Amino acid sequence: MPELPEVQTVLDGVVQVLGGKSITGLECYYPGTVIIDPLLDRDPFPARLIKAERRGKYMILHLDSSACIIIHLRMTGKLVYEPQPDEPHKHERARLLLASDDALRFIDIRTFGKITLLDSCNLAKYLPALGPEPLSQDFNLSYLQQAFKGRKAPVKNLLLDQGLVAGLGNIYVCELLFRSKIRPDRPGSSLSAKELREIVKYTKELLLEALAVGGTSVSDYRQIDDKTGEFQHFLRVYQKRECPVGHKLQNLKLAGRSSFFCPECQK
DNA sequence: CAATGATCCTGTCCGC
DNA sequence: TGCGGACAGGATCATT
Repeated sequence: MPELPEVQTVLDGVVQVLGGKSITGLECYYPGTVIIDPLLDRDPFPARLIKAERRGKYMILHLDSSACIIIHLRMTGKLVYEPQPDEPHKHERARLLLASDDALRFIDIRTFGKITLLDSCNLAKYLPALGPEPLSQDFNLSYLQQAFKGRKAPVKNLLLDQGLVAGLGNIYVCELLFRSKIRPDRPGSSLSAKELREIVKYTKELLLEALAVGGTSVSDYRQIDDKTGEFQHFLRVYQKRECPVGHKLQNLKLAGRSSFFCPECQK
């Protein structure tokens, strides 16, 4: 599942592919995948990319026609660059047409992914309120103390809440809680300052390590050239049976997601 | 407001 | 071999 490191890796690939190249159109092959803001009253193509940014798991492409494209991969979305492709692939839900008949295919088995086309001035309408970026200075001890204050929900659920911190998903939350030695079902308000500091430290450490190897490929995630990331080889608890020391792992259902943890190492 | 649960969707895996 | 059911989960919406 694409989380912050995967989305950032894909976005870096998009910038490489689109660099200087004209975008000539956006085609949709599955109803609902492409959303066009009704307030966008003109054809924004052809256009060039002038800026690409990531907010949480959202990619935002700013075009020189003052329109922008928001892409969310959700569970199984992939962006794959293809020089001069012909027929849409079986699970290809949309396609960004490029100059020279090249394309970026949006392939998404489970169809949850979305591509939104809108005028830049309406961006706020399509981006939900997101918490701070976990790799920024704003994600720190005092922020977490304030954010977890009085919260009875499990720390796992809180870290998955994009309004609280933007970009974490199930895999990295499982992993960062293991590194922090904290059980996923601990109520948010029960964590000590020391434990919150560990969460801040290991969240950043984990994300930087995953970014350095192009993210984690557990199912459908691929980089823009369809290559896998490599961080799946460094996971310590997600979808594992034993922790690195050999303790048997437990799997709790929290926020509807499987939560792998080590009852020995995590307290 | 906080917390929880259902919903969307399809490929894969398991048991019978 | 094939079928039914469980499972995977990000974001959104509804309910308590």
